[in-house]
Amino acid sequence: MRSYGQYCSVAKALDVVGDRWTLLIIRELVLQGGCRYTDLLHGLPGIATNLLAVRLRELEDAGVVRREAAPPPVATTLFHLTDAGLDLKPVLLELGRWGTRFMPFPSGDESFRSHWLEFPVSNLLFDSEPTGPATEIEVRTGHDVAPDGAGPDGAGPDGASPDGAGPDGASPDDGDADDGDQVAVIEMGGGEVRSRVGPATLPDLVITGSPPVVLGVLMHMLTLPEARRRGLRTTGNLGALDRLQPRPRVEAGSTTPSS
Amino acid sequence: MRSYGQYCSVAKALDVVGDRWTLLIIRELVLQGGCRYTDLLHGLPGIATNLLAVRLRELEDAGVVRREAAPPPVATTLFHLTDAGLDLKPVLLELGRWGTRFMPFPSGDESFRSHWLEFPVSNLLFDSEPTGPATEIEVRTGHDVAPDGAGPDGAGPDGASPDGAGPDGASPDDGDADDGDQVAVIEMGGGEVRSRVGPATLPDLVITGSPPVVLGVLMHMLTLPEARRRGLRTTGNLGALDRLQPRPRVEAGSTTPSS
DNA sequence: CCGTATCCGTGGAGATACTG
DNA sequence: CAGTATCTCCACGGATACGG
Repeated sequence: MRSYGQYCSVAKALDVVGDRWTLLIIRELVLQGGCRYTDLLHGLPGIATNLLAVRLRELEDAGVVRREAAPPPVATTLFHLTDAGLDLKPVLLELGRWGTRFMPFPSGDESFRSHWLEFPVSNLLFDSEPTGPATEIEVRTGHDVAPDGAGPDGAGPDGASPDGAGPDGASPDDGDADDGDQVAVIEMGGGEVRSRVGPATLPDLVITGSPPVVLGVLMHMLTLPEARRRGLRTTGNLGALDRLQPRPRVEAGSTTPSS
Repeated sequence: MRSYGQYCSVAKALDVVGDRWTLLIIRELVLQGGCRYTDLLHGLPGIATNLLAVRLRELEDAGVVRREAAPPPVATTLFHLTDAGLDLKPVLLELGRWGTRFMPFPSGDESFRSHWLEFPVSNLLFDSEPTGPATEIEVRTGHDVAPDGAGPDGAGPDGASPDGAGPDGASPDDGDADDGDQVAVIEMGGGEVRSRVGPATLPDLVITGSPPVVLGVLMHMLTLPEARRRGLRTTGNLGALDRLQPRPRVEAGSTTPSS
């Protein structure tokens, strides 16, 4: 990136990570840890492969990314964040917090990867019942945000929702050519809220819908009836949703430290 | 900016503020409050005027910036941040904190504006003697970072010149073509550390030097003798410097709340 | 199959001149 | 003072071809 030529720490930071795609590459490495080149491509839908290669080299030169020759079994190179790279996590968290305000308004033609849930879940939610039993919510979404907000309904017509009004059938490419819907799990227990990719072993609740609807419900930006109207389907104990609550902003750094 | 097309809050945020210059424009508005167009141009050395106009319009459309017709006395338009824009301050603080690691290595051809001091000073320092008397440090720097790190005074080869250039008065008078050196004040008192642009009324200490040297001393990244070797000049009570201490990182948000 | 390099069309970035 | 207009050129995005 062309340097801003300003002796200011914000400008200096942007000289390194202000380029297009750069912070999203770092997002992937923060969320996923060591990544193969192809993992990054998959987690960054829309990026051109040459750009990814160029950015990785630039970040390596800047000391943000480390390239590691993988051990024999995998025999491929893995990309890791250096300590300096990991220090960017607070930047991503603040950006994500700020960007959440735009989530209720998807453009209708956006990609989604279930591991992106980790940011809003662990950064913006907390367990309002920290001493309660360990609980799992399985989340099923499609790979893309459907224009009309319909979720990936391949699920059976059962579920807690009164059928009818909800998912008006025509999800654009239901017969996906790719590997089908994405599954992630939100785990509550011990006062923590985490998320991970993959199916739950014994989910207390399964929610299925388009990414905006699912996220809207999780973040309490959408009421359940409203979400159902937009295609949400649920199976299991809805109390798990109430346990998740939006976390109030923790002020830190900008003002006076408390003595 | 071309949207990333990803349903992720970080990507959404970058859709709005990820463009080149955008976050620096917001930096100016955070630091200076309401700005005239020309104030912004001056605080953003290197930006093209058309880009500034375009960005301001985009930010206005995004609801980050508000354009206000000024009252009769000034009769000009002022640019303000909206509440959504002010919410970006934590992002800037984290970026600035991360970028601080690059400050010891100026490229040697960079612009400097004294109001940029506010970020490192209020975000990264604290008053180790909060009950002490109110104290002012006057900071004098040039507009640019000299390649060799010499101060704005034309750099007499000696170090700690006991010469008569006192706090009150004689502008260092380098042969600068522009409006002379910049003066800012760092104020300690009541447990707070702040900075503002302009001369001090009764400074306890005056430090003069190039921006990297001055910042190096303030942040304790440079020892005093080392700083003097690089052109720092001081007049007054050096104890004021010891009162300023780097603030340890306040963890917030990324991990479990401390219950 | 994974990672990189090359080619090309488009659009944004940057410098400058100009206007209400 | 507050922008707009115009021009050039590089960077980006996209496709595709190449090397391990």
